[in-house]
Amino acid sequence: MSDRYEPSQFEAKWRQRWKEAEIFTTRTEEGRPKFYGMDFFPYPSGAGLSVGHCRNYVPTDVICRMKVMQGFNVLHPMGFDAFGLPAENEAIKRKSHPAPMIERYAANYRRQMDLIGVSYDWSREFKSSDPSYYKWTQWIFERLFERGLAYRSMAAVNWDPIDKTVLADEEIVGGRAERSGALVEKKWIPQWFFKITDYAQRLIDDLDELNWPEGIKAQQRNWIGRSEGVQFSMTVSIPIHVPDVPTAPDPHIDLRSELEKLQDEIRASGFEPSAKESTIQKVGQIEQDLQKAAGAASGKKFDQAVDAAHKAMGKMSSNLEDFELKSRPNDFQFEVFTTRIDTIFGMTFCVLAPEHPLIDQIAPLVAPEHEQNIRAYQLQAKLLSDTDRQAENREKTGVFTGANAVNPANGKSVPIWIADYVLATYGTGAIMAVPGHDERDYAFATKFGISVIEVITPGGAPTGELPFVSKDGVLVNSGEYSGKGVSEAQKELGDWIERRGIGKRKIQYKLRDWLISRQRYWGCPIPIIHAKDGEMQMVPTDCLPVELPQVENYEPSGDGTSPLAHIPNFVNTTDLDGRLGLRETDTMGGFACSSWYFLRFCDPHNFEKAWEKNLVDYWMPVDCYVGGAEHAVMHLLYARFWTKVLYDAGLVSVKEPFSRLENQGQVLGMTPYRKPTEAENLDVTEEGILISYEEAETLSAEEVSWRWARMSKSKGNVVTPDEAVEHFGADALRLYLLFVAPFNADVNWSNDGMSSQSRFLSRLFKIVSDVKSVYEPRWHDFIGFGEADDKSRKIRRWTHQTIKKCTDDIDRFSFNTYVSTLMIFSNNLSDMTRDLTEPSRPVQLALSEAIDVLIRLLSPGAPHSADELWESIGASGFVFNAEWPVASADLVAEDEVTIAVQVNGKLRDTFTVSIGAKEEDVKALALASEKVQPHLEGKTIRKVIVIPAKLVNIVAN
RNA sequence: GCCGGGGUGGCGGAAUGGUAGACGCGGCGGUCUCAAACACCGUUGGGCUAAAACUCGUGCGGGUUCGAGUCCCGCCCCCGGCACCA
Repeated sequence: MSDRYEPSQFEAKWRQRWKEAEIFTTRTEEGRPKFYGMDFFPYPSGAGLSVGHCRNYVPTDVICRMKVMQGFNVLHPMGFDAFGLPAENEAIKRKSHPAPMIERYAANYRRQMDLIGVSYDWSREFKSSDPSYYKWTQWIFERLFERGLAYRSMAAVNWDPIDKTVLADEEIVGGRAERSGALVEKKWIPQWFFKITDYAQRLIDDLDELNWPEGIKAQQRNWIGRSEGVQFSMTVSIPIHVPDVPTAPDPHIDLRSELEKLQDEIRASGFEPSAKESTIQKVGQIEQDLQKAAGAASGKKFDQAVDAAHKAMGKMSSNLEDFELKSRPNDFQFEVFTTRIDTIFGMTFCVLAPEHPLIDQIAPLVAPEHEQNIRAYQLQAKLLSDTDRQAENREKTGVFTGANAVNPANGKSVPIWIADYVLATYGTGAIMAVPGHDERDYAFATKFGISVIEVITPGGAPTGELPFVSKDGVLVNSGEYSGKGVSEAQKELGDWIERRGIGKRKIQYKLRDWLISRQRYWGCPIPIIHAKDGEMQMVPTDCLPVELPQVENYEPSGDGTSPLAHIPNFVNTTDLDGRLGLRETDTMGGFACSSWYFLRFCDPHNFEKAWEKNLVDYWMPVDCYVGGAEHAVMHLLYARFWTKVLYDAGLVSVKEPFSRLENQGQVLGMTPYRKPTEAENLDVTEEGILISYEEAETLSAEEVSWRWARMSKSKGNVVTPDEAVEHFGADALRLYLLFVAPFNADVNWSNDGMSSQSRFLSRLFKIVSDVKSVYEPRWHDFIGFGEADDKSRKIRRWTHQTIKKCTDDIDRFSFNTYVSTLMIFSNNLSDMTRDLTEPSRPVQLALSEAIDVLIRLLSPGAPHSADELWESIGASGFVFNAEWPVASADLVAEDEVTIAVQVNGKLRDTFTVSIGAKEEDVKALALASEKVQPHLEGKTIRKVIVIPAKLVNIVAN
């Protein structure tokens, strides 16, 4: 064996031996605990793996390898997420069929995974596109269908015009399709949904018990978006149209306010037909009053005012007549949802989403100019894309409907507006607007001159200063609720609304049902037959899978139907009763396939059923699930949902699939950009124009700006494991990936880092080679029995401290400190072994133990080197099958400790004492310290704090 | 704006409330070499120093504590996610 790390000499050899000995095959032995460690199901892309992928796979491999050595039954599987858009698009681009293409890509992935020595049990591999797998995806679909959790319905859905299919809400980011980048259009077509909303509450509640990154849990909570509030109904009133009336110059008679008073009275009458008579009388009375006033006053201007008022009155009266003939406004109601029922007295208007169904009912009844405004606004809203509508800081728009609604809390009438800042898809699509205490309503009210009422103040007295920002405090201007605190008022108003039967408390979620159907070929067919009478029938289990037909052309049609719809042999079938029927032609989105693969790994070759329950019960949940953070609200939410459904159906015994989740950081590659020339100024990102490494070479340093960007084929900045292994070796790559940064931190990749790992490994080879001549293979039989000496004690302490630290570090995913602990150990050992001549027997034994342990601890991180070293010291088999060392608490403990001496918390001296030193002695030594004395001069010692085996702090002033 | 995670040398980063900067990269000095590369050895937070001593130092301002990178309060900045969700 060489005394240097020369990967080309042995790494391939060991990989071959591992394969031949099938050491990675999952073992289940009685009486052992289990450990299920898994990486996210990758989609095999033509680009192959980058070192970024390896940053996911290597750490999982390290923890799984350690668990095996610790005596766990370990399940560490790998498979491929082969169905779905990316594969199909790639196949279309390459003018090939996705099935053989995916085969090739997956084989290449596997080759690369093997190249870096990951210990997957390949005997359990499958692809989600294997009929033997998707048969059971269909079977699970049917279990959802049976339970009413898979349904087909018309909906305005996200249509991706590039990929020519609909997509789930989770796949849309900022109005664009996450994958294709296309601006999403709304399309009104029948689609399949999974009723994930039924599980919204449980999906929130059960997050608490999961050992997941806080950020992911928060993203899921936020996506599900639970809010508690009150939903209540509002009654519509369509008031008499009042034209503008000039204000009279006589302060005693304000025409405008008289008219408004009249309106209020009309409203208060509740529009009862019987009130019409008295209302008309009142109008007459006001007319008389006005005439009197006119008589008393003089001047032409006032006469004009009265004339105008008369005209207004006339119009009012005639409108009143119309009104009774045209409508029965009591029939019109709409529901609003609010989380702030305590602000109900601050409601000064209501807003309906432009798509709200009530609008079509009231539009014909309001004054003609309002109806026109409504129609124009609705049209505008329809034409506006989602992105434009949701553009940042967009100015509020809206129109008054001409109709009013009655605030149930105080009977006051408020105008109903329509505005697109209210979303039709959330809550009831209508709100009570409280501009006093809601920013959006405030912006709207200010723009359209709607009044603002302050109903909450921090102190109890209105501040009068707009805008009112208080969210918490005491109610004012709120009738009998004035003076109450916010939470008290919320409770009482909620009770009051429920008592009156106007509405009830409600929990509202942002989450919407999971849109699962896709109008694409390369996916799992939905196993449903549409019978002639419209009935939807499940394909019986023994007829599953409904296989994808082999076809030449599978391009998406783009007309909203699946390519399968154009294949008569597929579409035409018979239903359960033997009558002609039509197959469902949509396929399931890829996320359905990846929502249960972790169950299949427990029993991957079962042809009778999806899984044997006791096998799933044994392995589940996944103890450690590792992958990127980008799946926070997609795969990770869907998989949790399916698991819960299967739990409810009694098919699995866990409510949650992944008890621990870890997200690896991204690996960023150096990416060259250049400044655009003047002609190119349009359509350039702020980084500049992406260029190739070759082009960068031809340009001067000033012309190129290098940036760190996620490795991707399109950016040309990918570093592959193949090149890294070729130049530095698989173990150097593995250790570098572990060491370079904390596991979840992003990394700026540089190949230089691997050479330092190569040096480290060479140092280990050197140490082992130096110690080999004195290595005692039976150290275990002798160590601890004879006399120890200082040197041997020191070595054994290092050894056992290293065992403890490495074990803890791997368990808590602190792989960078795991590697650095091995480095410290090896630095210490090489200092010790540099001039190794005739060691004492205790030192010989201690060094033998140290070398043995070092190799075992190294093995998860650098398995090839570990086996090579293992063999060189005459051990047999593989380190993988050896036991993980256990630290002895006695040996870990120091026999001497350094005591820090502080004066008023500042370090002044250190000294060493034996571990058992008495507190008084330590204290005396500290006080006697020469370095401490000057700092105590002229001061009185107030207190001396002694922390055993740590420090002494002298408090003096 | 809201939610989550962060802010420590030239850089990546260590540090159960107890000696800040482990380990590594880079730098500097040296050994080897005709020389360079490799490798190895030593050194390396700033200030002041010949050196020691001293002093400053974990984004900023307060606080708790004998003692704070770590805990509490108020800010600033960076990264990620969501975003007119009533």
